[in-house]
Amino acid sequence: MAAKAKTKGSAAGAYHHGDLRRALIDAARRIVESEGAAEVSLRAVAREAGVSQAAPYHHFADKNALLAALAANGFRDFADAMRIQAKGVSDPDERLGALGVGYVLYAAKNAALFRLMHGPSCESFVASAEFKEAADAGFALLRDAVDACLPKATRTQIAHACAAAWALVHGTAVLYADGRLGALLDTRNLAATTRKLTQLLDVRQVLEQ
Amino acid sequence: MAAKAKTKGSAAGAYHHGDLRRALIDAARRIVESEGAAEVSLRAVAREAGVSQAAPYHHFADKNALLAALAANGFRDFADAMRIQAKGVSDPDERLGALGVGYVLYAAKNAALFRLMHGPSCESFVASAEFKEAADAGFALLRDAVDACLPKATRTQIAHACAAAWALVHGTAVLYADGRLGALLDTRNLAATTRKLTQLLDVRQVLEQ
DNA sequence: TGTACATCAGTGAACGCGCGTTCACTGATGTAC
DNA sequence: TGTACATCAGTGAACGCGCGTTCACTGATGTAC
Repeated sequence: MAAKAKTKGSAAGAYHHGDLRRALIDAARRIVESEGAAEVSLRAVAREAGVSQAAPYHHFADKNALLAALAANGFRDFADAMRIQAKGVSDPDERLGALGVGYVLYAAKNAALFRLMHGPSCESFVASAEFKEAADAGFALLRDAVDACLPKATRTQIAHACAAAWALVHGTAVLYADGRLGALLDTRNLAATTRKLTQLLDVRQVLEQ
Repeated sequence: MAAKAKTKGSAAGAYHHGDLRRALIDAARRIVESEGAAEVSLRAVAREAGVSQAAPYHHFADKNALLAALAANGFRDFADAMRIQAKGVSDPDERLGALGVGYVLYAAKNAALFRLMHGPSCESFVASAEFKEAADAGFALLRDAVDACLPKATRTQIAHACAAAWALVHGTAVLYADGRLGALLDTRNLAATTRKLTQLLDVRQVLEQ
């Protein structure tokens, strides 16, 4: 649909845009990354997309809906990034490590968006199905990997191992994005650093608890 | 100074407040916790403190300065909370665990403030000496505890162990505050849960790297 | 102890701004006949 | 193939709002004499 319309819409000065919804999300993303989440206003997004300030209302009910779509989009990209990082890695421990690296690298490369995805502005649309589904996909990757590492563990043990792995990797991502990790150690090779940190976590220890 | 002036100032309808600076920070804190960081405007803070909207300018250069003071204040309380949690615990591992629990419990009890302390609004005043000092104090507690656990480690190894401990505990705090940890496992006894998660981290493993 | 005065910490009105959202509109598109 | 028309996706002007900040002011405080 979008592509078809785009053939006409992409011409300069075209009245109809073709895929404004997508363009607005992209514009919002650009603003988030370059100016910070606080600067994302519906008007600024419209401006960035080269469209009148009322135009977004034909594609989103309100500002929140745009943010929700942006965040959901981010979560999809995020899960993709993790999948790509772990592609072809079948050894359970290696796979868990690779997913962690994907997690942190994505957050590092898209710091402001990552923040928005987990920020308080999200609380209002956590309920939205699109958002929830996208947000859960990334976590499911982690959970399955932890699962594979602990074939004999109970449900509760898996949950704990999962939580620890998630927290470690999430904390690393957040602290790096805030510049605090960089103040503590050399993060020029962030993937290697992440790997070192995650190696300190012994997920199998959960079997002793 | 404050207390002296307060004797008069605390009378209802007093023209001079006595310790408005402190009162404004408290008001801001109340708003952060009850309404969220987005609702903290200088005008709202003045309103909450029962004072005219121009009054804060006698105590803070601008909105940012108030936020910086609020965050610095938060970091001081935060370090205190950790200290109290670890008070009298001298066994290195136990102490590190206790500090972690203090870290997470504080973040859980003051979720919105904790978010603000690490939020993007802080980036603008990380340079401020008061803020930096307060923010570093909490971290120093962690570092010293890790240090005590690893008497034979190199500087780099300590840094890595520190980073991992910090990330794990920070991630736990953030994920809990976002309600995500609660969706994964039972967090009714948050201290116990935190303890379980941190026990999966083997800081001594860093000696093998 | 009393008084003049400088200083401090408030007040209230006003400024300009960007925001979210609504509205009546209009140009472009696609479909029924 | 051509035309009338419904629908869709834009426009631009306007609304009311709360915000950060400034200003001239005034009441309270404390100090010098």
